[in-house]
Amino acid sequence: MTVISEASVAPQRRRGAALEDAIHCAVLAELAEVGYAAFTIESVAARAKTGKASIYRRWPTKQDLVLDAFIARFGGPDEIVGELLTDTEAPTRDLLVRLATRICQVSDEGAEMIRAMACEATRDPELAAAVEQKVYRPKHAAFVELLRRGVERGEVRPEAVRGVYAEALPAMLTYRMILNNQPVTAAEAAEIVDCVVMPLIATN
Amino acid sequence: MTVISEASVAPQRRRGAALEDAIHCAVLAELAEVGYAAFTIESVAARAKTGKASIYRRWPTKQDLVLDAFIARFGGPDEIVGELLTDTEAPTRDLLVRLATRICQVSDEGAEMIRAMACEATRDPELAAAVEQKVYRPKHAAFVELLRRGVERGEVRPEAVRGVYAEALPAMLTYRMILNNQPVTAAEAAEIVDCVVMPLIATN
DNA sequence: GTGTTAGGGAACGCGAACGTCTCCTACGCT
DNA sequence: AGCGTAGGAGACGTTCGCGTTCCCTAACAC
Repeated sequence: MTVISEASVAPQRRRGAALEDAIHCAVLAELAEVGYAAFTIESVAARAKTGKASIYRRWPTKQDLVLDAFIARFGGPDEIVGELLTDTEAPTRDLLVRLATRICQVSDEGAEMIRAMACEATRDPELAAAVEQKVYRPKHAAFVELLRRGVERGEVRPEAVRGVYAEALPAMLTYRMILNNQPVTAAEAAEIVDCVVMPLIATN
Repeated sequence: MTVISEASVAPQRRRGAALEDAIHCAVLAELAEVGYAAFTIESVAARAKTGKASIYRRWPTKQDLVLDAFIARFGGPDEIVGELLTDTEAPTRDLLVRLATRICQVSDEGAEMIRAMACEATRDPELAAAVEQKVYRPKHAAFVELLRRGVERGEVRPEAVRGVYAEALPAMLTYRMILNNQPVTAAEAAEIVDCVVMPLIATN
C-alpha cells in the first residue's frame, strides 16, 4: 500500500496568471492539433490539466477564450510598433525586413488562430471589432508610420504613404502562410521586401 | 376533404443533377449563414429539402461535400484561363483588371468556403492537394501565362515572370476579402492593378 | 402500365460536448 | 496554525448531430 511519493516541490495546483498562461498554451496547442471546428473546452481543460469549471469561470464562450488567448500571445500594439519606432537609425528596408520577420513568426505560430478568427469574425461583430482594433490597426498604423519616417529620410516617395502600399507586405505573407498554408523562409520574406515592397515605395 | 391540387408541373421530387445543384446551393447558403464550425449535414438536408440519406449516398464526409460544392461552383481551370487566353488583343493591364474582377467575385461569393478550406486543409492533405490542384494552380498558371504574353508584346519586363509577381494580385485581394472580411470595390481592385501590379511588372 | 430506381422523411441508438454542480484539497494570506 | 478562496477532478442530465435504417412513393425506362 505504500505509494512512494516523491518530494516534488513544483506547485501541483496553479492559480491566477500561471493557470491562465497554461490555458492559453493549451488553447494554442489544441487549435493547432485539431482545428477550430473540432475544438472543445473539455479538451483544453484536459490538456491544461485543469477543470472545465476553471475555464468557464473566466470565459463564457469559446470565442472569448480563443480571442483572449490570441491577444495574450500576439496582441498589444506595443510589441511591434514599439520595436520599430525605437530604432531611428536603420534604413527603411531593414525595418521592413524585421517587420516581415515578425509577421512570419506570428502567422506561423498563430496560423490556426488567425484562420479561426477570420471564420468567426464574419458572424461575430464584437470579435471582428476586437481583432480589427488589437491586431489589424496597430500593424497597419506601424506600417504607415514607418513609411512616413522613410519619407522624412528621403528613402520613400511621399505618394507611397497610402493604405495600398502598407497592405502589400502583410498581404503577400499571409496569403501564403494563412490561406495556402505554405511556409515562408526568411529569404522569401526578404525577397518580397526587395522585389515588391521596396520598388513600390522607394524614391526614384 | 377536397384538397384542391393545382396542376403544378414542376417536379416535387428532384433527382440527379438537379438535386445535386440544390444541395450545392444549400451548402453555400449554410456556410455563409452559420459558418463551417456550426455546419451540419442535417441543416444542409433540411435547407435543400431533401433527406440526409441522399447526401450521405453521395458524399461520405463533410469535407467531401464542401469541397465538391466549391469545385462545382468555382472550380474548373477553364473558366478563368480560357477567358483570358482567348483574348489576345487586350493590353495586359485590362486583362489583369478582368482577372481581379473574377477573383473578387469568387472571393465574395465563396468567402466562407475558402476560409473553411484554409482551416481544414491544414489537417487534410487530400483536401489541400485538391484545392491546390483545382484552384490555386490554375489561377497561378493563368497569371504566369498572362505575364509571359505581356513580355512577348513588350508590355512586361522579362524578369517579372516570377511567382512573387503572380501572387501579388490575388494576395492583396484575398487579404482584404478573406482574411479581413472587407469588401473590395471595382475601383479598389483597379487601384491595386494600377498602383501595385503594373508598376512592378511594366517595362521601364 | 409495370417494374426499377432513387428521393423524402423520419425514427433510431450512439457518442460527444455541453454547462452545471459537488466534493475535496492545495494554496496563500494573516 | 488556521481560514477562506480557488483549483482539480469528475459525475450529472441534456442536447445535438452523427450515420444507419426503414417505409413509402414519385420519377423515369421500357
